[in-house]
Amino acid sequence: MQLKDIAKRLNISISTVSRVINGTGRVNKDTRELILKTIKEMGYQPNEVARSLKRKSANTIGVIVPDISNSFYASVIKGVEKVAREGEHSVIVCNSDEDIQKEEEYVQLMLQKQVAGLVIATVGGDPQLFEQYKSSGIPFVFFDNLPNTEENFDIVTIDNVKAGYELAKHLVEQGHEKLAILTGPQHQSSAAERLQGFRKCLEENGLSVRDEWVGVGEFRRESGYKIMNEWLKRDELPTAIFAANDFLLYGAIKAILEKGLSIPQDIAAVCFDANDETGLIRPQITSVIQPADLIGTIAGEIILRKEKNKNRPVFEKIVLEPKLIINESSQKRIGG
Amino acid sequence: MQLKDIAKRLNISISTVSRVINGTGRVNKDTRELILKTIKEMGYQPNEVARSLKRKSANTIGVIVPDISNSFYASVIKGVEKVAREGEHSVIVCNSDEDIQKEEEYVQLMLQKQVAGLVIATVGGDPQLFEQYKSSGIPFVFFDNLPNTEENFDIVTIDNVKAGYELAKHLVEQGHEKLAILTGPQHQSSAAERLQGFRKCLEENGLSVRDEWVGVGEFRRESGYKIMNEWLKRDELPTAIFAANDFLLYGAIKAILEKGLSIPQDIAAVCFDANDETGLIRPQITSVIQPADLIGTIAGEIILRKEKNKNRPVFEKIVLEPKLIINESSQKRIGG
DNA sequence: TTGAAAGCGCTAACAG
DNA sequence: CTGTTAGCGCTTTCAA
Repeated sequence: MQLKDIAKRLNISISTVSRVINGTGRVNKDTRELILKTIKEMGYQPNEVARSLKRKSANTIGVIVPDISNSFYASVIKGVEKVAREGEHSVIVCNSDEDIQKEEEYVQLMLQKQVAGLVIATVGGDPQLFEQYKSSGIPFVFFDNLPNTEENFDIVTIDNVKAGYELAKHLVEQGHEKLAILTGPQHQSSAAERLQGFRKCLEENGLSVRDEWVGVGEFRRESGYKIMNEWLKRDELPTAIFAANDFLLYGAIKAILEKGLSIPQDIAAVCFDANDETGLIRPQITSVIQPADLIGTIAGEIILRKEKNKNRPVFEKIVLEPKLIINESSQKRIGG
Repeated sequence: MQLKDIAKRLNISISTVSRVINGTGRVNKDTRELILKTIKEMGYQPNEVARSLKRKSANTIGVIVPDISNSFYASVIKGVEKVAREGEHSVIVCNSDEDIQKEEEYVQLMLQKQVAGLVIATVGGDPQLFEQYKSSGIPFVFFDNLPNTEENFDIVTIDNVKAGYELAKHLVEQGHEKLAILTGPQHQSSAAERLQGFRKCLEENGLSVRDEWVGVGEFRRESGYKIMNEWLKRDELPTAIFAANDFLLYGAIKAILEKGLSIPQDIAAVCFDANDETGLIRPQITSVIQPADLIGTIAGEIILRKEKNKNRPVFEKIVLEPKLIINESSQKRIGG
């Protein structure tokens, strides 16, 4: 079923049919209606691939995230999808699985598919990578992890240093002096900046950041579990832990509970992104919550806008305010 | 950057270049290497849209789920993506948001985009809808909810009646006689069949299914919360509740806890799909766990296979075994 | 207001 | 082994 068929049926040219479908140019009112009717009757659906080829854009927004199972990323995707839908675009989603190799491949794939733009939480750190992304000529909007490069890109993020600072400050205010941190790969800005905020806070409060309590792993449960277990083997334990994302903390908590210790009585805990969709996570986690849906929405909007404006070389860095949700996992210890 | 450019640079025809890129036909070894080298140098990327137009397929698998935030669906998507990647396909993901209207729109969109096939957890119930899907001519693989139609489709599912039966049986074996059920829209097969299994079990065990304890809502937390609150207002309470999915149960548990009751001491609880990614959900839920990743994998494979075999009219109904995970939420009451 | 025709970037006969 | 050519289904000049 294509233009040709309905044109033939009506004994008119395909360009006229095309015109009424696209609402471009003037078409006689009667023929327009006849065409519309026939289209409906025959159930014609335009071939988007052909359109895209002609248009040189696939009306599609690409999204690449490290882990679609993480509800933070799922919410971002939903946000992108919402604006995409409104703008008559669709969304291709890819999971990089925290693997820079896969990320690169998927970026290539998306480019080949002529996406209008890419929303990406990169896991890469090599500036060359971003130059390559840049040279593609289509808009890349970064969130979560920012590109390590001098090139200009659009960015939608929170202030991770500040948020890390605030989160650590909360622990300090609860009277904690022995703090440990679990964070992710240091070439990922979110991991590095959250650590930086943590450091800054401790230093300003006359506390020392103890190297043996700076645990650098991956943003996964297994990683948090492993690092925490190392710490638990030692004589001296921190009184509070700070995790750069939820999965790291969940792993750490597992280790803590297995050891027979409890939260927050023995060890208090806070983290980023612990957005409890179930409402049943115990202990309830004190956490910095990013406005995930909004991040996706804004990122999507930037891409649609740039597409309309022929990719004008204007770059925005949008900094959103996260929320600090205080919960039982960091409650002050009664007594000492 | 296109075929033309590299052909021009080398003073050869574009078809030769095309041949080496696709590895089709015989090409002189030296020219092949020269071409490969030049492609790399110039950083040529084939235009997938043009290829797709020619090929009449976009090498893409479409996936439509009701809610990408639900970890069950997220895992299915991951499964599809894995096989898609291996088969050099990509995945377009859409959220129907449990809205049949959106689902239809997205199906149309996917068809227009010439996807190779569609993996879908439909939320629709009208047979006409499925005839329409059928007439598209591309393979639809259903999971989770099955199409309400006589038409043949590929299906990857668990036996929901049986699983519902087993889950209810577990409660009965724990000594429960006053059972309530929370389920989803009855035009969705998963909701209806799980209820059916529940009924069958109670009847076989000489227990009555009390209409006032059959709560039909949507597969959302709010729905479970609302229905449970109604029940909690009455004098007589069930001693156990059975929910057709995790979100329904999470909502119900919220209501129960707010009322000052506890699980499983006052009310035991079981459900489908409570796959705890965090490991911190309390109480830990007794649940039927579907092999989500495998569902996605198999569904993706079916589509790739059909694409290869020119959509041979062979339809498979694949029934997978779920796991019943027994946890504290359904523990036997000590005493009475 | 309409139609003819060029062309989007690529693949695949077909001919040489 | 290589080049020419005809489309894939659509949009969009340009003429009529």
